[in-house]
Amino acid sequence: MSSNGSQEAEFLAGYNPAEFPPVALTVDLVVFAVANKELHVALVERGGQPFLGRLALPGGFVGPDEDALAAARRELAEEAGLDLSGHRVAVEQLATYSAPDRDPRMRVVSVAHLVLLASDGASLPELRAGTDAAKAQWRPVHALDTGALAFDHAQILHAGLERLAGKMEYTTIAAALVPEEFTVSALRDVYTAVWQVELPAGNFTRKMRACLAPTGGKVQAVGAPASLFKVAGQWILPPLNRTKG
Amino acid sequence: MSSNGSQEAEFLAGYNPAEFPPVALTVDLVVFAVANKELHVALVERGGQPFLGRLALPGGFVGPDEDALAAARRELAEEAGLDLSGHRVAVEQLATYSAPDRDPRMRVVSVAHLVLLASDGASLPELRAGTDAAKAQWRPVHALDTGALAFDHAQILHAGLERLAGKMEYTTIAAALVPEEFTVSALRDVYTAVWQVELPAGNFTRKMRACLAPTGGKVQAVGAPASLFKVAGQWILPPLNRTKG
DNA sequence: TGAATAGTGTCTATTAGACATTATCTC
DNA sequence: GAGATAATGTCTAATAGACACTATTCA
Repeated sequence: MSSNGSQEAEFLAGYNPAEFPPVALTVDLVVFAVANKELHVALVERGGQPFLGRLALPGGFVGPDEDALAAARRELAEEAGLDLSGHRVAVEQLATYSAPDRDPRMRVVSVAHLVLLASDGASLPELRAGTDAAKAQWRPVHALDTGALAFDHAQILHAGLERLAGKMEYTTIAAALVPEEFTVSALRDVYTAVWQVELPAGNFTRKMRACLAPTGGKVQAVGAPASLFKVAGQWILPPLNRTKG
Repeated sequence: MSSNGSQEAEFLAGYNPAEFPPVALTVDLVVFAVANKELHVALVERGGQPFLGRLALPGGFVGPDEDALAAARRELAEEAGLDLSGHRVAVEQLATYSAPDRDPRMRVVSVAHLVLLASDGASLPELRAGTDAAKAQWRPVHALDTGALAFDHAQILHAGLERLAGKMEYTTIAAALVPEEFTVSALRDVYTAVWQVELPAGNFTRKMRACLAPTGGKVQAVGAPASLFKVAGQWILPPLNRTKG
């Protein structure tokens, strides 16, 4: 029923801002890192209503000249206070949350992102105080009371965890949580942290070898020296099995 | 550095609509159905600038009282003219496209959805003329010149196809493209249509049986009578392989 | 009768999973 | 030396993939 005799484009011909009001667009970040075989997520404490004092995912508004991915990277520095130049960072879009009442004050549609930070497995990336007031803090994911999170962030966190755990079955995404050069056991620790399962070391090494390339380097700890590897392929074929050992 | 002494919430304390202008929120639909072992996508012809006369994905604005999924279902009826009550429909969120210049006229952020319509394999669901001017039409996906699509819809279509093809490896999502009760060969035709590969019938049947349940019914065509099945499980374990036969 | 299809059976190469073994290092 | 770890080797049960075979139907 569009009567578009003007040069007004068809796509916007039926656009009535009163009928379809614009929305505030934000990003929410599910930032993961591994330390001590435990998966941690970066959270900020809310300084105002609603959900005063509750923990929330870091996030912020999308600017007029950036897409959601760029906003996620910017907020990673501003909200979580992360030195992007000093860390290996992997960001991918997770899902968009658009329930009309997800923020009680106004309509806010949020594009959630999954952020993976590389760490040495012993310490977590430092979250410096950024430009925003609330400093981010690391919390162990599997010990977290997700019901206490603000807004629909428990749902978003769950989606992020499930995305990570699922993709670890058939891709080398776990390598985004360790340095560029890593030992097989460091990679296995990531699986242990995310899946909450101890994988047999021997079989894990044999299976992973297909998508890893040795760098020639060695690392000394207790026990035999471990070889360093880089990622050589994106896919784990056939996939690992999360449910079995 | 927020000085929030008022009851103004922290989350919106830094919200400056001039700095972070609201965006128009839309949904774009990648609607798939299978007929004659070919995968088809529903497209609409644009009636105005820009991209006048070019094909585009159906879509529309998200209303103030609905989330993106609800908007997708509504637009499915309005824009594609689909009788939702008369078809099995599966809708899932695909990804959000937010490049600032993806629409040359104004900022439009679109939450793309993947829509799967069940069909008998011979005919496509009828796309009646809906409330919108342009009637949707079916186009075979693999013969389509995606470069001719409007906006970033080629990218969205590609993402939809890849999502579908990928999930068909490890889930029974292909069953969303056939009636509730179906033969194994009808399901295999879906795989042929999407993956563009002929799967060996015998092995396919044996493998699929694990996640299907016979309904007791039989169907007669040429050849031996085929049993009817329903989906009994969400997962294909271990996954099918898209690259090999 | 012949062609087409459904469903099952068979065989083999592969490999996941379990477990053992050897080598190398720290304490 | 004791303990821990890395990396490889071994064995078996399971199965993917290839293919044959039988039964059942339509033309």
